[in-house]
Amino acid sequence: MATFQTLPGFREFYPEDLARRNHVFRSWRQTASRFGFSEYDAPVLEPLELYKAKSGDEIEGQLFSFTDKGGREVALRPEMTPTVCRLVGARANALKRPIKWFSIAEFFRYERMQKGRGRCFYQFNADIFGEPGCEAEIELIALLVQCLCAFGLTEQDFYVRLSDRNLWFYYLESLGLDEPRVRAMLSAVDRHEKYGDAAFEPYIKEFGPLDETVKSRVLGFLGVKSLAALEQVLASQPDSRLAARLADWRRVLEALDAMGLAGYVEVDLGVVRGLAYYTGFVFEAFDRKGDLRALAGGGRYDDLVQKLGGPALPAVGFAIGDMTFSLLLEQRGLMPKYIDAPDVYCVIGGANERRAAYREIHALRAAGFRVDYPLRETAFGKQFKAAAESGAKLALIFGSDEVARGAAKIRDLTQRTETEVPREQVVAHVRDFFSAG
RNA sequence: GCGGCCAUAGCUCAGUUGGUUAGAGCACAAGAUUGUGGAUCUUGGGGUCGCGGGUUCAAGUCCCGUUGGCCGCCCCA
Repeated sequence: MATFQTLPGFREFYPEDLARRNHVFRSWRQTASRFGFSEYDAPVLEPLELYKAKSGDEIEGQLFSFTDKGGREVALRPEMTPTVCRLVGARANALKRPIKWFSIAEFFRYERMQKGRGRCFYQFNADIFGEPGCEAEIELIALLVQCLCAFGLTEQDFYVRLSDRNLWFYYLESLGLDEPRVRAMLSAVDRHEKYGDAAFEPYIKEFGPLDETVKSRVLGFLGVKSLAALEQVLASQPDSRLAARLADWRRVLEALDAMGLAGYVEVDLGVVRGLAYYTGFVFEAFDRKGDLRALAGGGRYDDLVQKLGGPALPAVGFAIGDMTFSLLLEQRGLMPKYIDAPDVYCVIGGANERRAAYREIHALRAAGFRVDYPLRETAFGKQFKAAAESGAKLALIFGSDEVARGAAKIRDLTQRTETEVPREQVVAHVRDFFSAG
């Protein structure tokens, strides 16, 4: 038994685990790149103040924070948003618009562990800066959906719930609530799904009994699950700001429908996300079966860049966490078995054949193929077994007969067929095999 | 920060009212096997029974503490 343990909530990645992680990251990276997003990275350790400025002093309890040897208060990053706001804010005037950035990075939160949540985790973050129009939301929601679909997940597996804090704000103001009451009410709306009417208790405690008309209006609004229902509720509420928001909603939903993504997106005003800094559309992705925590979440945060010391710059972003997402892939059987499989596994007779095989092994590797072979002399039966277990598509056989003829056999391990080719043609044959798919 | 359950081999677990030298399957390794597939058989390596203390003639087993894990609450950027 090892004397030292990993710190609670931290993870170690043995090769198989890292292969799975890399598989996920590779796909996210490729998808983001196809959507025209550029990758960035930044320090893991940041001034504690960066997070306090965004989230308030209470946040410190959830951080890995300490004082460094220079007396600086620092924290391991618990999220990317403040960091990316600083990066963008610092060069806002020099960056080409639109600013479409993404990152894949590790984060740390001092929290109790639970299913799908640890003290360290990775997130894919994607953000668009400088675009006030809802085309930014369209682009990001499409990216979010494709980041999940790229693994074979479908609309049977997950969906994105779309809501709008602006709409809520305007609606509650039209009901006569002032800003402190609106904020308290949004908090109640956020908790209503879980606690029912008990979610209003904090509001009642702070502001007194809840007007029944207001309550029924809020419950009605909270139950809106479609554009048609939204239009109907707002029809009785003439307000120019609400009408403008409704036009944005139509644009977003029409665009996503045009992309063929309508089946992934559901209007759901019951989602508001607790975070006070969101200023417009907010969205969260969930497992359809619903036994996992949220897969991803995001929204518009138009004031945050300025609040963190940058220029006024509208922004929208979302993040996907690796833990819940990997759980979902495993549950759906979508995590491939062979990720690090070689293309070619060599079967080698004896010392003489090994000397001959080295040339082709290296030539294939130099040509870009993943090639493996046994380091020690091993019985043929075992080598074929090892070849099959490795997940290789081809076995390259160097027996004494073949080597004597200046040839090698290429065995298709799936079809169980073999062809003998002159050794100088091995690379070309392997290339043909893989380019033919 | 709070509550419930749990801890025996790399993994999944068995282990009798407390009783001799702690077991199985899987995995790993060697052989059967000197040229063709995830098989079979044989054999092998692997354990401070999480850690510390207590009760006892005797503790993997009972008690206390501690550390870690799972699940839930709070929180979830």
